[in-house]
Amino acid sequence: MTELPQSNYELIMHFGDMGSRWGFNRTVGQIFALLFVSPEPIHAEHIAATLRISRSNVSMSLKELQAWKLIQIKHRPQDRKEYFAVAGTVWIMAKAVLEQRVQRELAPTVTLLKQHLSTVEAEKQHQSLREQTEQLLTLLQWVQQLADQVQQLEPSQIESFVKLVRRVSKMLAFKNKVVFK
Amino acid sequence: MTELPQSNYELIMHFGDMGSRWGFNRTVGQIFALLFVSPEPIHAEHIAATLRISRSNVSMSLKELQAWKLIQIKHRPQDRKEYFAVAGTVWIMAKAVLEQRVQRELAPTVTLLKQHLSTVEAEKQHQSLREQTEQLLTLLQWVQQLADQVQQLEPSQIESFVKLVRRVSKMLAFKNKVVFK
DNA sequence: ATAACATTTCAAAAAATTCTGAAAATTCAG
DNA sequence: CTGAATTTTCAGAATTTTTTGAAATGTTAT
Repeated sequence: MTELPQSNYELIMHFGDMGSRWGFNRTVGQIFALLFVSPEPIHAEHIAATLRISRSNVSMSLKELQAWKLIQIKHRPQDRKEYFAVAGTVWIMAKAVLEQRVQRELAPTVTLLKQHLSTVEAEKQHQSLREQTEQLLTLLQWVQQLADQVQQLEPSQIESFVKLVRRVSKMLAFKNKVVFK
Repeated sequence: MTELPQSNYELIMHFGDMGSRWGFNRTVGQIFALLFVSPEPIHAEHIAATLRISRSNVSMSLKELQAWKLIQIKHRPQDRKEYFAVAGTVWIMAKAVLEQRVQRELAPTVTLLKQHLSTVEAEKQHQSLREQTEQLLTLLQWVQQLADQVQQLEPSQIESFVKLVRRVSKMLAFKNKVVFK
């Protein structure tokens, strides 16, 4: 129940270490990685034993992963336990992460900046602060919109999307050269 | 030296609260926000007094903001102190954040996954794990590339870029409908 | 070189976050 | 309904991260 190939172990520890940079904690990262490398859905006891963490920690971390929509619960006939597996393909999970992060990292600030700009009369601030604040808000909203667009894509379309953006970007770079050089 | 308009105060506290979600800590977020709303460059003592934090904390946090390339040091004639201001326009700072976050959040995992895939012989893993791992690596590298493209853009081009991506995305959504419905 | 001013370092304190164990709640077969 | 199996909750313990104060280091005018 506890034997893990060395290569998987490294991956799991890495996801644990990166966890906090990705917006969750060590255990959540490790559990996600464990589910990622597991060929079959596994249950909470199994996770606790493999990662040597408490059953209660597993319970809370699984809740967190569910909030991120990164895992799904599976049931087996004749078995009361809940088994867990990653939520789907890499692309499905990536979309979930994107959605959550926009929600957690951008949305609150967008709300605040909107409110800020509508509350504070323009005359009370120096010109450039107001302009910079408006630019920041605009930029954050653009990112939100881009994220929304990306969410719409089907798995089969991501590659085309990446390539098209690459072309768009090249085009703009070229325009730039022609105009300014 | 310590009086702050209420609206700026709210903004600063918000940036403090969001700090940890953005990859730095409360103080770093607050200092950045303070510099953002300050019409003039300010010095470390001023920051400490305004935010009521220790001088040493200010020193370390300013170092951190410099590592993020989010601030710049200004000098005044006849004055030994260092004055600080945000690094430039919103777009310049956004590019700095994007660069840092790709570096901190994606690069280490890309390295690990590459190494993982080249080390572990294909036969030793179940087929689908290898495929999923490859997909994850590919996706992370796409994000890196997109970030690189975006970094190249001049301020004047961002809006065109956003609009073009919007069109690209709409186009793909339409293709999808035609093919599958 | 010195002294006054300024910044940085770092060990330890404070604060925040994560983890645990015990108890409570839930689920479901009989 | 009972009780065994399983999951969840949550107060306090453990750990990690952040902040501080004191000392060290660095800088510049005289």
